[in-house]
Amino acid sequence: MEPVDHHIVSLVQSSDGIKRVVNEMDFFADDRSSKQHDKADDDTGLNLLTTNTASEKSSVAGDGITSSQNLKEKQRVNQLADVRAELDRINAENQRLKLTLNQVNSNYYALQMHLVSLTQRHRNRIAESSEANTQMNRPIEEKTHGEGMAARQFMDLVQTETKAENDELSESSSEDRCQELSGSPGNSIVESMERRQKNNTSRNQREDTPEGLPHPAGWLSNKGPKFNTSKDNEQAQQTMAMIRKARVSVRARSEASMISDGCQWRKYGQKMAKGNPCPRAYYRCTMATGCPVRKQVQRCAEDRTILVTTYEGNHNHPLPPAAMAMASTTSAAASTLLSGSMPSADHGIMNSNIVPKGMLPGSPNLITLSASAPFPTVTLDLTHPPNQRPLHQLHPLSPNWPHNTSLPAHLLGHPIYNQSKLLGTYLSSQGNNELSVHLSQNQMQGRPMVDTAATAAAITADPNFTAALVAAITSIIGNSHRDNSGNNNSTTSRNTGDNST
DNA sequence: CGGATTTGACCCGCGC
DNA sequence: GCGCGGGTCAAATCCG
Repeated sequence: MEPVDHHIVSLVQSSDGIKRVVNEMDFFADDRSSKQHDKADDDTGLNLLTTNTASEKSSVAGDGITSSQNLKEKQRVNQLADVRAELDRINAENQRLKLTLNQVNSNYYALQMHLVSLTQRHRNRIAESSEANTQMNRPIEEKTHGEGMAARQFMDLVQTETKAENDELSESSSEDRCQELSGSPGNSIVESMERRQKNNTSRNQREDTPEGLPHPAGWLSNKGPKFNTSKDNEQAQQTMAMIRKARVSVRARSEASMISDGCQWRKYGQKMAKGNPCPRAYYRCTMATGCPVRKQVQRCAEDRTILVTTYEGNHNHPLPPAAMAMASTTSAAASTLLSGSMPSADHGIMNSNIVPKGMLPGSPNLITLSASAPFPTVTLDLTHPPNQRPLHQLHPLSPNWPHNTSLPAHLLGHPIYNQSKLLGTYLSSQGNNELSVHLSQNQMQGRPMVDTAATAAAITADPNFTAALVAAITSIIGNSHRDNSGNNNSTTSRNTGDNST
């Protein structure tokens, strides 16, 4: 009954004088209006009644043009208030749905990454068992190639490590396993080796004593091949350095000084890098004491809106859900470089650019091979919106698609696993250390990247990403293998590395 | 006051 | 051997 009473009062007031009615209409003009707005919002019955009795008002209070106009304006204001209230409600609901969606996406991709990691480990185990058989027949020929032997040793180390973790029998890796299972899928190989390496090299490197040198043979003695010569040790040290230095670089557009990836970072340095007026910042993960993960953040010299974040190392602690997707993506890429992907001939030692930048038709920057990168690096470029990406030009069905028949169709359907395998294939065949792949980015078009974790996970699950990766890698393999005795085994990762000379 | 950031110094690898 | 550049350390400083 209160709305009705209020409405009657309003009518009486409207007939009393203009001023009173104007005050009621002036909802948003000043501070006073807010209270009245609240009153109108709180009392929705009033609005409904007002609307319903509009004709009544015009007939009952139709003793003047002014009051009639006032009533109409009041009616419009009420409707406006209704619309605004509805808009607010919808916006709030929209935000809530967005949050829910992000959360679901994050959880979904984290689970997907974990599944991919487990699948890859399963494959590694299978490959390792077959590798063990072939390895029995191989040592003599490998001794004829020093560099190849080092790479072979590296592969053996990786696989041995993988086996140890998979079998869950190694005492020394129990901690690694635990940590991996608790939060860092896909990291096991790099993580465990890196921590062992770090124990030997973190501070001793500066002391420059024989004891300070890493001792790969020491912890390898029980698992991997023996390093009997100083040359072997040196090669093993180089290999270990590469393991430690494997990197994943993410290029993303962001106005912020650092993209949010779910982890906590502490800045420990900043340097002016040559060739870039923007300083490079060095961060270290502080989510756990002793976490070896570091990252470098630097703006692109050509485009200051692009933020280049380079991750190095693997977390030794459980990750929050927000960080899981990003960490899984980057570590999957990093482990791709190292698990079954190391080239045998030059195993990452940079030589000439086999495939120069921009070699792919219609995709000038799809593939970047850098001879300057001192460490194995995978660069994920998240800066290209879908309408600018060269992806469609390399779609498997397009005329530019290289080696159509060499790639099974199912390879395009699996997001990470195949990316990893194909990356491994490519790197094995090329011996190049840096591969830059421009990814599709449906989700992030037209806005700065803030939630990189979710985005990275999303794009890696994007079939277009897979297609781009497959296209790029297959193209490279196809081009290089024309000069490489036609041994094009592009869908198997480890054997390709063995085949190179 | 404790943690984070800044910044100059130092170390190390690499090329000449 | 020397210089250069990248990476890291650690004291000083800032900030909540």
